[in-house]
Order: sequence, then structure tokens, then C-alpha cells
Amino acid sequence: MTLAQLLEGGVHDVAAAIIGWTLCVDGVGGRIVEVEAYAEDDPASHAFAGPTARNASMFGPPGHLYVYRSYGIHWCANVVCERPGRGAGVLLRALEPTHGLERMRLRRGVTDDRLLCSGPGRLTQALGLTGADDGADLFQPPFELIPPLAPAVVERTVRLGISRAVDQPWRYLEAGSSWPSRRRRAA
DNA sequence: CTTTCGATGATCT
DNA sequence: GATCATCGAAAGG
Repeated sequence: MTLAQLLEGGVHDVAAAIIGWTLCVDGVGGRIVEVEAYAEDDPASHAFAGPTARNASMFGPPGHLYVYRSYGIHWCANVVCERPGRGAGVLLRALEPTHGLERMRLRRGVTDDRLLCSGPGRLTQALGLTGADDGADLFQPPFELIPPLAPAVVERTVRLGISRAVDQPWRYLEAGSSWPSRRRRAA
């Protein structure tokens, strides 16, 4: 099954399967190690109340980006999933930096590589993604998606930073990754 | 180490 | 007017 076919499927299947893929923009990026799924009937999703000017690209074709402004300051990027009209997406929350490290350090203004892509706002800044990329097709340059050498081992937790549907385990991470947006807290 | 809080503006009620 | 799929600095232990 190709990635394009996969992206037409359910957003939770996509979230699990996209872990381990490498996303690059103009040769800069890394391995996807953390995402969150936002489904059509999900109270925490921007698409929950139906199409608006902001979330229009979530209802567009899968494999495109939905980029929105967060807290008036940051950009956050989703991979649109399911068929056009469905309104589902996978929020990119963390990458393991692998390509163009120096470029990312400059954009982020940090020297600690753990702070390059470990968070949805950090990730977009490191890759240079902004509202101008809303609706962009990930299967066209400057974007590049590279499959993992072997399927990633994926684990789930509750999503972060939301106030609705807080108990749903719809945050997907590569097990054992040392690049998540937040470290596991002590039990 | 952990918790709190300000920034900053679009979006929606 | 309130909320917000965040981040980083500051304050507290």
C-alpha cells in the first residue's frame, strides 16, 4: 500500500503508520516520532464544528498540509487525512532531526538539538513552515516523504494541550524515541 | 528539579 | 469577550 492510499484511510491508522517516516522541506527535516490524531467527530478537533475559513484545508485532499496560527505566535502543521470533505488530520508534534541540522539551528536560534523539532511550534519553525504552506501538497517539491527502513514500534498516550476529549489516547509516539515533545513523567 | 505566567492575535460566540 | 492542538522565561523548592 502506498502512502497516498494510506492517507485516504482512517486518521488513527494514518497516525500510527506515519510514525517513522521522514519529512523534509527543501532538504531540511527529520523522522516523524510524535503525532496526534484529530478526527472528524472529535470535540478537540478544529474540524469538529464543520468547515470554516481557517480549517478549510482539513476538508481538502489528503496528503496536503493544514497549517494554522497557534496562540497568535506559533504555527502548527497537520497532515490532512481521509477523503476530501471528511475534515481529519494528524498534527505533527515532533521530529528526530536528521537532515539540515545547521539550517534548523539557525532558524530556531538554539544550539541544543533536542529543542529543534520537539514540539509542534518548534517543528514548524525549524522546517520554515508558515501559513503560506497551508494547503500545500506534500507529494510535490519542496516536500519529501521517505519511508522507514522498518516499521516503527508505536505507543499511544493522551493528547497534550487540549481541554476537550482529554482522555482519548490519540497521541502516537515511536516507542523509545528520545525526541518527543515532552519526556515521560515519573510514574 | 517543578510550576507559573506572559506574549500575542486569529477565531468563534 | 473568551478561548486557544504553544513556548520560553521566571519564580519557587
